Amino acid sequence: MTKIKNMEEFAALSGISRPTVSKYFHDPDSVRPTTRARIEEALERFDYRPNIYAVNQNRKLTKNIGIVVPFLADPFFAEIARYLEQSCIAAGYRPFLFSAHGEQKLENEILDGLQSLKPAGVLLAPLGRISDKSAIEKFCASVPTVLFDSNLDGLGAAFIGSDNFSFVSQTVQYMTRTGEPPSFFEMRTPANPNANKRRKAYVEVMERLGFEPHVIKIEGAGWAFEEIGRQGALKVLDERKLRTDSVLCSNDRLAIGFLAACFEQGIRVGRKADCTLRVASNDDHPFAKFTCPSLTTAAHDYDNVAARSVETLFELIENGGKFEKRTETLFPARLVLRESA
Amino acid sequence: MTKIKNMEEFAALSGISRPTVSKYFHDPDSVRPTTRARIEEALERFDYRPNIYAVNQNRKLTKNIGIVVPFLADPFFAEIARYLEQSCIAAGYRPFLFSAHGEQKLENEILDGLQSLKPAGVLLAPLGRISDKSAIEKFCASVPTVLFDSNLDGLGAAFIGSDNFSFVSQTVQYMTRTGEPPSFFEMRTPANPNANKRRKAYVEVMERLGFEPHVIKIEGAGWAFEEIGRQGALKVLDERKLRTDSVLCSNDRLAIGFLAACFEQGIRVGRKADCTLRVASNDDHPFAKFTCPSLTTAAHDYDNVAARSVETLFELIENGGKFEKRTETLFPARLVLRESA
DNA sequence: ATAAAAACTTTACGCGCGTTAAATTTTTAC
DNA sequence: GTAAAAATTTAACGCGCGTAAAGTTTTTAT
Repeated sequence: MTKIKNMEEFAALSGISRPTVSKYFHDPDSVRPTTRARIEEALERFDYRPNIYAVNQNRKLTKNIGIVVPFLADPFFAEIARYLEQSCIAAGYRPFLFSAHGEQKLENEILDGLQSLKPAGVLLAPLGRISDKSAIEKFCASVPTVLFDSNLDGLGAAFIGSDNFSFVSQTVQYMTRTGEPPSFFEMRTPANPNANKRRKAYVEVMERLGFEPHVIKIEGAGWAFEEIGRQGALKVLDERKLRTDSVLCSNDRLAIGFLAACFEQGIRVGRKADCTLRVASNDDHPFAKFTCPSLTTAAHDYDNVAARSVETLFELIENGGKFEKRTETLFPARLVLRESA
Repeated sequence: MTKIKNMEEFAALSGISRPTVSKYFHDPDSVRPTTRARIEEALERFDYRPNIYAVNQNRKLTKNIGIVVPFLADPFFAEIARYLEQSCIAAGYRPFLFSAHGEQKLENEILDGLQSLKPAGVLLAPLGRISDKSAIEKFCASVPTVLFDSNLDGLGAAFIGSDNFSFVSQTVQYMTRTGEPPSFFEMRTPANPNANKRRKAYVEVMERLGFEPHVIKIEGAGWAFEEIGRQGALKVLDERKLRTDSVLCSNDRLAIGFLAACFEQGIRVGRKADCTLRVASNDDHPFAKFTCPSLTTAAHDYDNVAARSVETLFELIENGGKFEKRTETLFPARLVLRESA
């Protein structure tokens, strides 16, 4: 089998002129069926593919799409990334996945490197509070970007995420309806803006229902939420700071730590008769089904968030990288009843 | 601020000739300190960066490195990917992360796409049993590749992973020493070759210790190990197939499911007096600390596996992409005692 | 069958940068 | 201070492909 060096050579071997072959690779449907057949036949025999560097050198718009998440070791983001990747591939794009691993510096470096990739667009779930807003703003100015999961005011051409109010309102109402109104368990300085929205929603819903809100703030920084939740829970349990027999955690990863702490302390969690505590949470983390007891939680509408994110990005790209108006799309949560509350 | 279009323009603005600027970007130390200073000064003022597509078009070897894992939603791989990425960046390379998401088709497509990226090298953790061996072989022939985590006989220039015998031997010996010898709990058709090595190691160690091995094989396909483990455990517990009060799971994700099933059935797991079952496992999954009870397991030497993998890849690259002899490096496990056994 | 439309071929230039050779300048060494 | 060495400049070509213009062939429509 001859080793093909470039399109010139391949064109010769396939008996088609190079410009037509070039056209074919840009869009196979743009050439006559017979020509297409001849090219594809040659393609089978010779295994040639255009040099992507030469291809992208001229085009100002590549077929690359950047996907940036704040913390890939969180299976939530891994799952959503998977969906986003697949959608991009299905649409004929090339996704490149990056994780900021919880660090601002890395997030900036990723955006920096992404620019030279000249992507057609970027799907960005920012770190949140610790994001370098001005760096992101600069980036968004030069690359069509859709934010998802975590909103930063005014940044990006659009935002797609989950409706935090819907999450908390459902969990609070459920717990109240079936028992005591819950306390709210969260980190004092949460990394993610969703956390703040959830606290506010909790307070609002509680007041609306005529109950006094009770927010428990625990210490801890970084992205090791499970351990932070566990330590916080141990402290809270030890100091008997729980005013109610039901707790709503800001997110599932904290709840996983909370449940571990309860188990260690021999506290039975759940809605059965012999249980002394009920714990619910938000997110429907992939592992929430396997906690002990399994975690009652409000589930993200993964599919819709992911699908709408890519849809929006494609619209943005087709629209030349600009929308007239920045839109924010929020999907409601779905309550998932399990054993913990 | 003027918008710089190309190196020509930037060179003019910095007062240095283009070939010298080009040289600088290839290696900043290859130019005189005074020239370097002038370039870097201009760099501050004008924010120019070479067009990577034009740069890579000529070079047969880019600074790209591909990292391919079988299943990124498994935090184990997310963690190791993080380490690999950082090492690559530190060494001046550009890592690109891909996940096969458990699918052979995707793995092949990734390798396909990777080839056109012309990476300097690739770190590949293959799917294992369901990998397309011939596709990987073809890929390795044209791209310097180091396999890690999951070995495929003879493929890639080297393999770095964990010593499965060390894992199982430590867990079996520990359980035997402190109680009954364990049964071995695994999937009937495991996706990963490590699983087979672990079973063999289990049998060997048990026989060496003078005990009769007892392997429990459960049904289930795919990468949803937790659910497979849970279902399998429920079945095993229901049918009372457990011959001993101690169980060694092939891997932590199965164990997570196993523990969830035990909890559901009200079976107390651990080494305390009131416990009827002990469960240990292998991997030290990031969540193993938060299971209920926390999971006794044999930990991968993450750091060494990751560090040696990149080291080996860099050696391979410097060596022109070929080693005289394929090497296999295995790191032993470290027993992590927690509450479950 | 014939004209118009569509697709293709030929030719040629440009993209941004790597790289080389020869000429020139700067630095180093004694 | 001078010669040799090292670095830089100038000029020019090539990489693989996109793309445009002009001419030719094939297809479509009547």
